[in-house]
Amino acid sequence: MKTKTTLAHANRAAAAGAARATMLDIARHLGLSKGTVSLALNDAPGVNAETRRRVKEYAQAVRYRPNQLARAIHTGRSQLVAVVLARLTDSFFEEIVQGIENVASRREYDVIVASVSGESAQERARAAESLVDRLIGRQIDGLIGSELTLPESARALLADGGVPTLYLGPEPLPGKTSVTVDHALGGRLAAEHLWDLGHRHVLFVGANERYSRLRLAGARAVFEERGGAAASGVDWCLESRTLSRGALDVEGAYFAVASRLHLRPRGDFTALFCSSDLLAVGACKAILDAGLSIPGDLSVVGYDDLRWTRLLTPSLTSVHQPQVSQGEAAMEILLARIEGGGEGGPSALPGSRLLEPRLVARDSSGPAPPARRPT
Amino acid sequence: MKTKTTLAHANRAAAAGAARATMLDIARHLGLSKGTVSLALNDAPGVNAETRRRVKEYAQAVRYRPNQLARAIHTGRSQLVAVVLARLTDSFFEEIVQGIENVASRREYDVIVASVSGESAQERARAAESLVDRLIGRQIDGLIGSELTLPESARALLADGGVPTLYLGPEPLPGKTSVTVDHALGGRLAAEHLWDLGHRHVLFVGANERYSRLRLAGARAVFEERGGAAASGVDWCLESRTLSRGALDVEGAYFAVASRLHLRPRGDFTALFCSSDLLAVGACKAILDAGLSIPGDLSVVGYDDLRWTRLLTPSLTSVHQPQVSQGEAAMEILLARIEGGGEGGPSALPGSRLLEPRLVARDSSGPAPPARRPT
DNA sequence: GTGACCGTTTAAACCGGTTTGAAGGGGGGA
DNA sequence: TCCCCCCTTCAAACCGGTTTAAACGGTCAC
Repeated sequence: MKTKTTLAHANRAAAAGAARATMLDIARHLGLSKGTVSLALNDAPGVNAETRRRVKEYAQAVRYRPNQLARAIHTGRSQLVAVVLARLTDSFFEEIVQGIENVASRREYDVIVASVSGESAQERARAAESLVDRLIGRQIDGLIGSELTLPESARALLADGGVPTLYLGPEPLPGKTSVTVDHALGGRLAAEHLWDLGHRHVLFVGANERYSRLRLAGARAVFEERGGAAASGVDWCLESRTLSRGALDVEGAYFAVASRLHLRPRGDFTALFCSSDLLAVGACKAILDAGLSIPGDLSVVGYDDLRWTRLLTPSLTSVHQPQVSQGEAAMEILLARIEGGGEGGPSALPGSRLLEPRLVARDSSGPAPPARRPT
Repeated sequence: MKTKTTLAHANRAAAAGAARATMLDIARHLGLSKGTVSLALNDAPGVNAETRRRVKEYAQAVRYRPNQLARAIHTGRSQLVAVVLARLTDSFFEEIVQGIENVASRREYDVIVASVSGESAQERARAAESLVDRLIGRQIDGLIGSELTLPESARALLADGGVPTLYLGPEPLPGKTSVTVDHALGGRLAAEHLWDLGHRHVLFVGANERYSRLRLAGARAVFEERGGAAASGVDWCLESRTLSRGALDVEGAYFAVASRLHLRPRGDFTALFCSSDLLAVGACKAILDAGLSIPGDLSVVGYDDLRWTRLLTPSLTSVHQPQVSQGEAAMEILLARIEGGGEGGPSALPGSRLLEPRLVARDSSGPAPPARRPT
């Protein structure tokens, strides 16, 4: 223990050539007191202009940098926020992080990223708890997390640790400030696009989870409004058990759609609305392998608008989620909560934001083929 | 100023229900001194077992969490490392970060991510400097950055700040510990793969920058070794001015390859080796648009093996870079440097690591077509 | 009975800042 | 000349930990 820290000190000093200058060093060199130096450097009133100049000049000369840790311990604010997600490599989480970082750096905050992994749910829960413990110990000023990643226990820790927290999830949480993408609207946009192209029967490809249910509901609503109560033209296709996570989505969709295409009669849908671009990729492969053409025989609309799906052949029509904006909005709200009082109760809290997705039409969707007899 | 911090304190206290318990609180409640509590909680010797038990029990009861800031200010170690990259959303940087995070969390370190952006190089340099200043002020224990992102000025700041730093770049830095992927080997692997398929003339698609030059050199070496000095079968195609960054890579490659294909005679290459998957995507589009088939007429090999390129049609043969491993290795080395003495000079430093890429053969590469006359 | 020694606990210094109440010095007004 | 006030600076307390020298109470040996 003792030797360890001693060594560490020695290392740093050795590496730096000399120990980093502190306020006391400056004060001694100029024949001032620590307090005066602090006042001078922080542009606090009540310091002689000439003194201030000398202090700043010397500070500059010795490359003085205030120790944020020491400052933070006093003010109680670390200017650190944490972002906790399931896996960092989840395609669009990186964009959210980028958005958060954009805003944070502008305001001189730094961003800690952490992920929670583990085989079982229980394992992940314990990992999340110990992570949150560590972050609270670091005195983070706030946290942005995905609703699904942080189990109830970890959220409780955050709450009683008094850490302002913002959760990203499928839907706004009642009574809490949140930043959400309007997934029902996303479903509507996809459905309207397909309806306008003449499609009257659409196969929905998605797992039975919250995001997909919202998108499906939005799509169904459009068809009901326009087609009357008679025919709701959107079918449910995949069940959650069919799908697992990540790259497997592609395979899950492939097999689900392939088997559906081989049904006789296969149904009269002329388009597919997939709840993610990965699912759409699998679906497209299945369609092409079945000897059908896109969008000649079947149109496909994806969801997420991942950066690379425009590069597929055919390029994928998709519902774009403004992920960078989501990150930026989340950080802005979090900062408002951290800095902006808020002691006046919920009324003082900044409003939630519901972001609008938009449809990006590309080559995978086209006019519905002329009516054909079910095969 | 005054009212601000006062408010902040009030907020936090209000949000938390009560202020967070400190060592002093525990000490007072148990009729002990602060020092004893510290000793007890840290399992330091010289504390009565019963006392220790009582302290720990009460600490548990009030959810005591040591303030890492206060601890760090004394030990001089923050258990924080920073990762500084150009843009977070750069496809494989996320994997590097994931690797870093994997190792860090295991060792109870946290990771700050930051990016440097700006229009002009000068702007980016200033951004990088102020970022590094802030990070040094935070007493980060180490930093991992990309060579290209941090300008010389920022690196100098880090060096004289005594922050152990590891740079990721195209080649090992002489005299410094580094973690690098062997890009020349990557080029070799691609070239060997194509050679073995019967290709004798390959068009290299890449900008004139360090990574590409290494890959090209590796590829050329293979053809020279196998074909003799007579014919070096790898052509250089794109100049750096042709290409800009990011998604534009795709277009740049598209136009460069398209114009090359329209040349008469167009040359007798039967395969393309692209210095990135994005370039490969553009190249493929150009080839298909020219009415040629892949790999029937031309084979294409990419580089990076981005997660989604296997989903393209045809799925892309590519050189895989072990990015997660690179991140893990970088963090391990950095930790060794931070914790493991090292005062004994360079001999004590952990060794550099050169990671091996591997070729992933997919559908975009196939046997060379029978010899044809130049058109 | 006294001194040495042990295990345990305390008080205080320290880390590097911020903040504040008080003190010192100079100038102006009465 | 004296007093008051303002401007400037200082010394000290504080934040929440770690670390150490010293104190304390008790046991044991001589």
